[in-house]
Amino acid sequence: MAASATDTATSQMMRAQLRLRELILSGEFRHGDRMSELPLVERLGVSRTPLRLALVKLEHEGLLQELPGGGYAVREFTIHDIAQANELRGVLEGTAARFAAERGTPRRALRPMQRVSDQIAEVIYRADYESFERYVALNGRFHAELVRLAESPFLERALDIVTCVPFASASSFVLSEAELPASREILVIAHNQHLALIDAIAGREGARAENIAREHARLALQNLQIVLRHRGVMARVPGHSLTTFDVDEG
Amino acid sequence: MAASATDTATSQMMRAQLRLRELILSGEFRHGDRMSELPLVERLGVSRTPLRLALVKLEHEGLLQELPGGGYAVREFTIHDIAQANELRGVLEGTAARFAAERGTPRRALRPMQRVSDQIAEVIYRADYESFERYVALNGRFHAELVRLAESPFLERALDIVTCVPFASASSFVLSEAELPASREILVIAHNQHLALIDAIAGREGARAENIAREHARLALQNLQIVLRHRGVMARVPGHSLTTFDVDEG
DNA sequence: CTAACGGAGACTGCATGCAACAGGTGACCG
DNA sequence: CGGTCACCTGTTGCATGCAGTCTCCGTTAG
Repeated sequence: MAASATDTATSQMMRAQLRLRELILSGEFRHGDRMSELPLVERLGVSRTPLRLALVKLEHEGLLQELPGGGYAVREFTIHDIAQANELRGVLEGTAARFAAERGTPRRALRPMQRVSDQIAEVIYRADYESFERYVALNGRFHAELVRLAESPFLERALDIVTCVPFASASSFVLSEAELPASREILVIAHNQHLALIDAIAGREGARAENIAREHARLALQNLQIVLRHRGVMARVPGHSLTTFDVDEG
Repeated sequence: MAASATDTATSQMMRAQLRLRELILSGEFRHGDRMSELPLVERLGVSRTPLRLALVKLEHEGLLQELPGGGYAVREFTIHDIAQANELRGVLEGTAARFAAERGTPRRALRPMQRVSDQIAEVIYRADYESFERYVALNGRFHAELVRLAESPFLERALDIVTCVPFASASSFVLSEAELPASREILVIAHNQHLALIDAIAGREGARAENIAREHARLALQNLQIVLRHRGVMARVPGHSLTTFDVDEG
């Protein structure tokens, strides 16, 4: 109960939403499973009312889908969905970068982003697992900073929808790759793109910033390809159980 | 109560959501107004439980914002928000067009879109109000068709968030412009862009399709500039009361 | 042996009661 | 006369009871 997401001082609905999302992505349920309320009430320790609100929110996020007869079920994610969600993330983050560049974000406002980037530079050359964890956190901060610079609440909202899709968030696979050889190279490439992104925004090069961010997002798909070849690693990726990778048909 | 959105045979929550959105956009509330539940219960004829669910959904959509002390208030939309939401719509519809083009959408699948476009061609040269109404409906169908072609549920979801912003939807101002001289020209331009869009998708020209759709969305912003110079017209645009057009500062 | 019908169980959607919290107002004290 | 404290009202968040509906299984008739 220390560093968990189960922080009190928040509403029951929030607790239910966070915990339920965590449960779903951790593979506790199979896709298509009905999310019956009463079992969840027992499990999450909240009443039906806030649980129901959380279900509505998760449905809106796209993790759940409404059933015809009422109620919700865990949504299924095909490789096609994931690819498009990830591409969409690139589009949105690219737009954020373009907005920031076109507005003429002053150097001063770019300082936090630069600082995160510097910290990333320190960890990508270490091979220990702790450094990977630290990278994930820093990478998340970098992307959050990018969205903040766009100053567009709707963009932020749209990104919320996309990034909760399993495998489509910024650093989905990094942790799982800690043991794979290709991982460090990818981190180096990603860091280089971060630097280019900062440079483009500072130079008010909107189109360049947009394209860099798009390409940057596609790294996650490259990672997916890599991880798919190592099923053992795959099993530890959050949300893997929600996906159907029918690669044989393609 | 005949052709209203208050169709029964749907859940109370749906009814509350639709009716409430309608109320908000019709200017029934000022931005910043607290959406107290009990008065709304009386007004909408639904109980607190489904009303509350509708509030959560509308907050997620962005029409409402959470208050620090709990509860919700009508969100305010600045000209800045609207411009960015509209630009974002262009980005997303552009992505939809690109997806459709890159996938190689067959001619046959483009047929419905083509048909809508043909119907639009018939109405844009008439000046009566009924034709404008018909145009709005057809234009909506055209854009819905475009999103359908993308076959990306998350893209659809992201667009839902953007298009519910007042003035950022595809044909926000058309009806209000029925009486303005510039209106017909804009319809002609829009129709031409529709044709180009179909051509680009059919020819698998992804980048072209994306750029056309982006520019196409910017027409709505041009419309906003025009309408802003005619306050009398402005007052009849749905959602106008939620906005603050402090143009003097810019 | 199969198919259809009836009943029971479960689940959801909805309504309402209760408690806690915030905000505002009035009275009292300095 | 001003400031502060206490009370009161309004509102939200939560819990739970109730009714409608859907499904599944068992039984019975053909």
